[in-house]
Amino acid sequence: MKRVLVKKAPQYIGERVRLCGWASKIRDHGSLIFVDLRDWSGKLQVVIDSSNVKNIAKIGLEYVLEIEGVVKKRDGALVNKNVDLGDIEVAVESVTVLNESKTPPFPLDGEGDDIDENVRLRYRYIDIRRKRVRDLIARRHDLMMATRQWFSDNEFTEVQTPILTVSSPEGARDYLIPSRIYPGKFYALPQAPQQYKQLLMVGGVDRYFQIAPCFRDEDPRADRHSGDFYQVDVECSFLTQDEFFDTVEPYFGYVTEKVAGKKLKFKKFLRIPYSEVIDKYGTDKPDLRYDMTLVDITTECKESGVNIFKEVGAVKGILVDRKFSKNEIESLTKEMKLEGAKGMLWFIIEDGKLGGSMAKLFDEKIQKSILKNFEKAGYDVHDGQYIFAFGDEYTRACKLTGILRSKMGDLLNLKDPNVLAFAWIIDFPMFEWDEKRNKWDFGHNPFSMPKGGLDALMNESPDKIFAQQYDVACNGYELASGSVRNYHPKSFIEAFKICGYTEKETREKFGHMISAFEYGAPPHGGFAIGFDRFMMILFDEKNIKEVYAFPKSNAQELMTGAPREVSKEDLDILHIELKKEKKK
RNA sequence: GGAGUGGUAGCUCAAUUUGGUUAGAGCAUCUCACUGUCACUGAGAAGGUUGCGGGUUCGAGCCCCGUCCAUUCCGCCA
Repeated sequence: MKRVLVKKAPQYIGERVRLCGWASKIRDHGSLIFVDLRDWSGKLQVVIDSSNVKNIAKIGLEYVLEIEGVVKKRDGALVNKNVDLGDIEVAVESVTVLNESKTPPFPLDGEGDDIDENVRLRYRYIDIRRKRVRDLIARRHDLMMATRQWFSDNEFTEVQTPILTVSSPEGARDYLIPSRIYPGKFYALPQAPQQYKQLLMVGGVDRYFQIAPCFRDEDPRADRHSGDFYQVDVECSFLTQDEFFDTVEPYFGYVTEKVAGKKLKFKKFLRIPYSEVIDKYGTDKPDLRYDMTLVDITTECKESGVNIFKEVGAVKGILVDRKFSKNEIESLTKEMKLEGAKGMLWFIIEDGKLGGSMAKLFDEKIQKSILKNFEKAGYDVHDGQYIFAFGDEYTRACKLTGILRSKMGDLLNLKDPNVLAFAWIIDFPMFEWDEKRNKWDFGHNPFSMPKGGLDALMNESPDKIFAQQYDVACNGYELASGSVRNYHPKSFIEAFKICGYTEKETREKFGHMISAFEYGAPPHGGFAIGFDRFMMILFDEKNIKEVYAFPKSNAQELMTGAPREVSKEDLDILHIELKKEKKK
């Protein structure tokens, strides 16, 4: 008899079927046993009636079962409206235990959030049976399919680039792979296919994409997987920055609706310059699902004559439409001090004036001016609201207020999980002054074309030069990052010169890039989308590990135990001798 | 590398103002009963080196010091 998935059982009402899966719940009534049989497609109750089934073997939790029986509609009170397939069941005729199972180390019926993550990961093969994990694996497949479909439909060609490649001098720490054939030499795993995709452009591949594995030996974050992760890597020739935006923007809406069934806040992405996004949101990856923009009250604070504001570069505040107790304000202040704030200025609006501990130090005219600033920024100002503000060096004041803005977004439930708010962040500074090393450094991406090209590099002061570089910000995350590339040998070398590299040094590091550019490189640019991060946003997961089938915990894979020691014989083949480390 | 938080039964947690007798509970497990449950129910049982090491004390899960591990953040992430 052909095996059917439980999801398909409704098509076989009145017929005999064979179902295979795991016993996810057992309700034993002695001579009548109910088993919720789970397979990849879902769960279905099967009923083992001892008067119909002979030789019932012991059935334990997570035992692997093969059952044959008749699919039946349930009547009246027997219907369970709370579960999928609760209106049918299978009257079992025979049941075979294909395999037994030890008692699982944790329950599989919840979301798993309350279980120690490391226990889940050590037994990931069991955890995958959890509905949430199964669903994410299936949705990840959907996102991959939809991504390939969209890019393919839009004339992009997927090209696979090498995994064993060379160490790149800039950027993250590399994973190195020793060469057996060439003693003392090492491959590196790619941090991104950046250089290869640019060389593909030189090779005439007009539009490239790849769902590419990337490897970086850096410490993890909640939205940054340690070790390996995936990018949708994209590059196009002969497009300006704006043309590139118009070309790829529809992809995001397509998969957001098709794969997650969610909505876009902006049909056309906002385009916000870096300086503006810092000023208004205090971060270069703002959550634009809600407004609550930062308001400048520097002048007012300075005019108040309060000592602590005399030396600050800026005071930035937000207005929050909610009541706060003294305790809440105190604990918020504590939290913000942990983020590096010196303190938190707060006011309550009462009778059109400001109240709060410091309010008496601000005279009426200044208070009015502060409220006016908030009104001008688009706030609907009224009594009972609170203002929170931070004074510090300008960027720092913005960033601190931005952190509070994000906390308030959570507190006031302003982050609608069914909406995605995309924006291009543009006009990043090309260079940043490195205080420690007392020299200019690349602000972000050394391969970006500066606005104004070679001319700007030769004649402008480095701090005045903007890069043709952009991010996609979405719901508080940096979802993608890219640039129009610096494809002229001369301007490429000149950009590195500003950061203190001689032409000789630059040619040593990027010889293959520069010589490729000397053979007719087309103008090109692109970006890379954080595939796993996109999964997080689409399915409202707070930790990136959830969206991998086999995630790493702090660069360790807890099931297999990778990374592990290897035998001396293996090391000998690779011409490697280990240094003796003191610790561990 | 730095800071915050945490580590008690297989899992999730508790352990009382300031340290006090045998470290408790729910779920899971095991045994028995049960023909309509779907968080089945009822009766019973088993389950612990309180991360590890040291110290203070008559007495430590609790206080102190060290250490390990995890996690979040900073650094880092072209």
